[in-house]
Amino acid sequence: MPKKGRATSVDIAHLAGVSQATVSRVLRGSPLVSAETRRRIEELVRQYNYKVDKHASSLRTQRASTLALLLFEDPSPDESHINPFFLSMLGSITRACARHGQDLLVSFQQFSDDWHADYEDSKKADGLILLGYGDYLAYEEKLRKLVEQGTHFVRWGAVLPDQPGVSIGCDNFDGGRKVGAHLAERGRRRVAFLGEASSGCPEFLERRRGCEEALREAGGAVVAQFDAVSSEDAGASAARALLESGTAFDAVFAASDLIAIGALGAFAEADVRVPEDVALVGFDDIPIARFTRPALTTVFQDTQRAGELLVDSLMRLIRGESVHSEMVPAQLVVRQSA
Amino acid sequence: MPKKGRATSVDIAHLAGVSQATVSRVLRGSPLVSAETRRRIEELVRQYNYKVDKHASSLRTQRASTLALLLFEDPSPDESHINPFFLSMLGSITRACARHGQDLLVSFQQFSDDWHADYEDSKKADGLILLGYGDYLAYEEKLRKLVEQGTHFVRWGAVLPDQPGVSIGCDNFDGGRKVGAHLAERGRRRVAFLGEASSGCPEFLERRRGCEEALREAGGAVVAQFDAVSSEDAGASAARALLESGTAFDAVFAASDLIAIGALGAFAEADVRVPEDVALVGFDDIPIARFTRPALTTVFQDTQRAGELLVDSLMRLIRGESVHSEMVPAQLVVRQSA
DNA sequence: CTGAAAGCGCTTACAG
DNA sequence: CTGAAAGCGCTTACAG
Repeated sequence: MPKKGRATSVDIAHLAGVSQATVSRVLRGSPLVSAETRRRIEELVRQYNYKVDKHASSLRTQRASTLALLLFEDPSPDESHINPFFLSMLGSITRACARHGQDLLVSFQQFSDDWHADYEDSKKADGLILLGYGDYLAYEEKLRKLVEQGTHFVRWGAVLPDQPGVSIGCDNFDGGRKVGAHLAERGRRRVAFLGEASSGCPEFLERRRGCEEALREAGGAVVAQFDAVSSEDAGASAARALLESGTAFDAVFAASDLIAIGALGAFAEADVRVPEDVALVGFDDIPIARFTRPALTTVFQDTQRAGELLVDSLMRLIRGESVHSEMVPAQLVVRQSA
Repeated sequence: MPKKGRATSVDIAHLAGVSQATVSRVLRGSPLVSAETRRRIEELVRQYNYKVDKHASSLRTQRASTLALLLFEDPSPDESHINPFFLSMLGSITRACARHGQDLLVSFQQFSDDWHADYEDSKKADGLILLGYGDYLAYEEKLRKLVEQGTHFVRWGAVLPDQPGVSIGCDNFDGGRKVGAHLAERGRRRVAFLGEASSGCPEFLERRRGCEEALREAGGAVVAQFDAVSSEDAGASAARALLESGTAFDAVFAASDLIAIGALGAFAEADVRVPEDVALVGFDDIPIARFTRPALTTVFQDTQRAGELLVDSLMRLIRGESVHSEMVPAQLVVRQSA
C-alpha cells in the first residue's frame, strides 16, 4: 500500500517482503537475484506501475543517460522556421537516441558561450550534439573552448583537417563533384553558384570546390557566385541578382534546396525556363524537393546514417573511447530540373 | 581546490568559508543571505564554473523542471520525414519552454500505452505535450487513461466537447468556413475535399464542415471527398483518384498543405491548370507554401501563439491550477492558387 | 543572516 | 542469493 504519490522501491520491497536493495537489483537486471524473487518483484512493479526515479538513479550513478541536441541558426534569429534539413536530422537523432536508451533534450539557441555550462556542468546531459549553420570562424573558437573544458560533444558539419573535436558531415566535396559532373554531362559549361562559399561556411565552400573540379575536367567553370544563406528568400534574391548581373550562364548550383527553391521562384517570375534555359541543382534532398515543379535534382545526404553516427560517436566519446570524425556519402538524385 | 570532476556546492562553501546551505541559498536566490556573502559566493561560482546539479536538485524538490514533447504520427511509421507543421510547432514549443525555464525532452513514437509510465512515473518530466496525427478514436481511449492516472498533459488537436483532458487547437471549423467563403466569392461552387474527414480525424472533419457551411450559404457544395493522410504522396493519389472519378468540380480544398502540394503535382501531370481550371486551397501555411507554383492559398495557424499556450497551460496544470481547452484563430492567406 | 541536520530515492561495495 | 549501510548533491525547516 504505497501512500499518496508514486510508489518507490521501498514500497515495492515492503510489498514483496524483501530489502529495497533487491528490488533495485531486479530493476537494473542484476543476475544476483533468484528467479522466484525476481518474478514476484516484477509482478508488483507492473501492478503498481513503478518506475525507477530518474533523478535518484542519475544522482547515484553520475550518469544522466541523456544527450542534448543544440540547434542553432545564425542567419535567421527570428522566431520562424528551422531548416527542414536539420529537422530531418532531428528525427533521425531522436530515433537513434531511443535505440541507445538515451533521452534527448532539445534546445534552439543562438551561439552561446554557455553551452557547456548549461548542459554538462549541471549534469542535465552527458554530452552535446551541435547542429547548425553560422559563421564557422566564430564557431570554431567556441568549439576549441569546449574541447579545452573536456566537454563531450560531436557536431554535424564540414569535416576538415585541424578541426577541434569530432565532426560528422556529408562528403560535401564529393557531392559538389557529382553535381559538376552531371551538369557537364548534360552539356552545361557555365555554372553560377548560389550560396556563400567562404571559409565562414566551409560546407558550401566544399560543395563549390568539388563542382569546380569536375567542371574543369570537362572544360566548364563556375562563372559567378552570389551569396545566400540557406533560405528561400535569400535564394530568390541571389537568383535575381544573378539575372540582373548580365552574366551568361546555363546552369545554377544552389548550395541548398531552400536556396534552389527560392531561385526556382525567381526564374519563373523572369520567364527563365528550368531546365531548358538553365539547369538547376540543389543540395540536401529535403522532402519537398520531389514536389517542386520541375522536381529538383539535388544531392541526398543519408540523415538516417548521420543521426546514428552522431549518437554513436557521442556515446563512445562519453565512455572515453577514441573517436574520429567521419563523412557520410553524398548521392546525386536526378530529377527534372537538371 | 575542488578535486577532480566538477565542483559541488560543498567545494564552493569551503572556498568561501561558509556552510553548504548558504551556497545553496545564494543559488536559489534566497533573500536570507547578506550582500557581502552573496557577492563572494557568486564570484567563486563564476570562477569555478559551478552549476547546481540538476538531479540532486530535482530529487530534493521533487520537480523535474522538464516537459516532454511526444510526437507521434500514425500513418507514416517509416523512418522518414515528420510533418513540417509539427516541426514548426516544435520550434515554438522549444522557445516557450526556454522562456518558462523548463527543459524539453523530445521523443517521436508510435501510439503507446506507456507515455505516462515513461515520463511522469520516472519523474523525467513534470508533464507531457502530445502532438500528432492518428486515429482519434484509438487515441481518445489513451487520453482517458492519462486523465485517470492523473497525468499532467496537454494536447494539440481538435477542440471538441467532451474530450478528455486539455486540448489546444486551431479553430478548424472557422478555418474551413473561411476557405469555403473565399472559394464561393471566387465563383467556385463544386468543391472536392482531399483528406480523411471522419470522426477518426476530427481536425479534418471540422475543416470540411466549416467549408460546407460557408459554401451552402452561397449555393455551393462539397461534391466529393477522397481520403488522404497528411502527406504529399497521399495528396497526389487522392487527386488522381478525383480526376479519374469523373466528378465535375471547380475547386479543391486539401485538408493540409502537404496534401495540396501532392495534388498540385498530380494536376500538373494531368495538365489541369491551377487556378484557372481548379482553385486549390491548403491548410497549415507551412513555410514552403509561399514557394510552390502557383503559390498556395492556405490557412495560417499561429504556431507561435499555440506553442506558448501549450506550455503555459501545461505549467498551470502542473501547479494545480484549473485550465481549459482553448482555440487559436485561423487566418486565410490568399496567394495564387485560389 | 547563518549553520547543522534530515532526507529526497536510488546503487553498489561489503559482509554473510 | 540477500540485506544493512553509505553516499550521490542538493533544499529547507529548525534553531540560533
